[in-house]
Amino acid sequence: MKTLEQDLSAWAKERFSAAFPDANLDEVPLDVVPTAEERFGDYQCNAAMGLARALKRAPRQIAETVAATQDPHPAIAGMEIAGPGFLNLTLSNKWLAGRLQALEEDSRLGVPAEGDGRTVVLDYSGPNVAKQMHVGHIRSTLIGNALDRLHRFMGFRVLSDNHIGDWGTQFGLLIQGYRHLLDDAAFDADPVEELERIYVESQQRSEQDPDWLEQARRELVKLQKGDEESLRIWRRFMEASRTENEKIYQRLGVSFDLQRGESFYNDRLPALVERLVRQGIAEESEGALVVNLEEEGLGVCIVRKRDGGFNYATTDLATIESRIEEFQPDEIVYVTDERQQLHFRQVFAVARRLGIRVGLVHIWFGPMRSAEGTFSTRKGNVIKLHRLLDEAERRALAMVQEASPQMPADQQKEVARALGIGALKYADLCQNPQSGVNFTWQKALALDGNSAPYLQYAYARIASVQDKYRERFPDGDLAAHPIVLGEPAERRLALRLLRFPDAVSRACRQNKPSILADYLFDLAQVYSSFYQNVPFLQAEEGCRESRVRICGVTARVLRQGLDLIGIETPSRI
RNA sequence: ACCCCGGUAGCUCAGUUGGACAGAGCAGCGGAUUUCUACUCCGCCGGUCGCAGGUUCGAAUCCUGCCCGGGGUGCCA
Repeated sequence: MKTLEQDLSAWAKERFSAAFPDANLDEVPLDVVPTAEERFGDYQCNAAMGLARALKRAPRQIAETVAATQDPHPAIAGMEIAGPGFLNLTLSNKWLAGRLQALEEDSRLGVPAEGDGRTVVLDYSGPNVAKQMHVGHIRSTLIGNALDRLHRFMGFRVLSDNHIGDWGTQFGLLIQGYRHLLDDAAFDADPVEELERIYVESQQRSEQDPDWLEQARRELVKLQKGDEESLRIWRRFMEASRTENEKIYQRLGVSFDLQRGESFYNDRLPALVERLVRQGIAEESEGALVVNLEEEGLGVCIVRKRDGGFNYATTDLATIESRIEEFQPDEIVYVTDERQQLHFRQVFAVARRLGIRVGLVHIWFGPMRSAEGTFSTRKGNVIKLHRLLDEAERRALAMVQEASPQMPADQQKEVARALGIGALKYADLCQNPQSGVNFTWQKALALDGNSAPYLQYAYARIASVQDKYRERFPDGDLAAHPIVLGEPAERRLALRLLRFPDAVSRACRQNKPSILADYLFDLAQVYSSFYQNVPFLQAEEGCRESRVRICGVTARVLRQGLDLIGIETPSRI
């Protein structure tokens, strides 16, 4: 099923081609888009202005040629040329109502399955072992998970992979610290908290005490050589972290198909580097093995360090190869912060030289900052993720208790969980991923205005309307009455609902959950206005059923849309 | 020094890839409820789109230069 924009755009393109058969129209955008303002109609096509030069004709004249067409699209009730050559389209109420009913009948709410079974590996979240998840991890996790949900819904075969940082130089310091600084009781009580403490202390000590540093190096070498005792300790770290992270993921409603750490690819590294050398891709420089990417303006990419160790570029290349062998993806998508842009550009460039043809995409997002600047463990201003979630739920609970004092306590808690976590997620996802986030508690946990609870509230009101309808009109038969669009607010709402497929499709194509969030907020606003100003349960039979049906479609769109960005919709608030 | 982002209302941000007089939320001010959940709705106030040029029918959007902020730039990830 085509989206409404696609449908109208295809029509426009066909009309322009028919009117100007000799012109090359491939270069010019002929899209039909929603109008900037209601008074210009419902949809508009701006192609005439763009074509004026190529066709050497006045834009208004070009627009007229199309407007005068004898076979208008069945949706179009009126066409008008405005300004320099805008072609403004007004759609027929009857057609809109029919289309809305088609959306209502469709389990996918009109969203095309553009993924068409293609496979995408989605790499996101990726916390480090032995460190607690903090605000710095939230963006990759939330944006990644939203893209995960969007792609699945769009018909892609998605393999989400949590590429955990479970290998690297920090383990020397950690094991050294574990052997000498561990407080057993503290470790039993909260293993990751204790590991984090050990790590910080061990690192501080290594900066002042060369012997300590040297011992840590030896611990790292032992681990890398596969020493059983070292591996045993390492596995304890892994398990503790995994248990701790799992709690967070569960609270966030995030799950992965795979959770493979960097260590999973260790065995592949020597052979990969050997191949890079043999194929003349990598060369020796200052004792290390590097791939020179100066030509592409990407500097050099180190694939083996002077000490013989491998680094993350190597691991990422091996990971790509492994994923290709196992899953034959069409695309591999990484969701990380902006600081890794150069890294991924280098890795992708080296992959190309290795003959890897799979689509490689780095979706990066801006940094999370606090009022004092960046969050960092050194400054001691990091906000632990579990604390952030607790706080979100706590604030939401206060709100629910005030608004619904009659609600049973356990339900209040459950609703508060959905609202609090939803608010937190939405605060992040409603923003363009690429802009940075200045973290404030107030913004992260906002419960009014452009926030998840506003959308959830709109949903809950509809659920209530539907209950009341069944209660008051037990014999009412919604299907027996067609959707009719009369009131302006009603028509406006219908137009918004019909944009849902375009919003989902665009959000997925552009890897921007914010596009969908933005759409949903707009929809909720239009609905709230409708709700406030148009009576429905008090309306006459027929009109009443039509409006309750429109409410029903709105509820489904809100629910589906919010689900696609990982936000729950309780039916009572 | 070079590279990548960003700079839009008092604050936080959109702006469908070049379209109509620049849009939301919050904050501020003023209204609306014997009614389907007021966590709502309606209205008002508020902008030299960092600055200066350029491209064209048309620029917040593209190009050049400059200013400010963030990030990155060979052995951390």
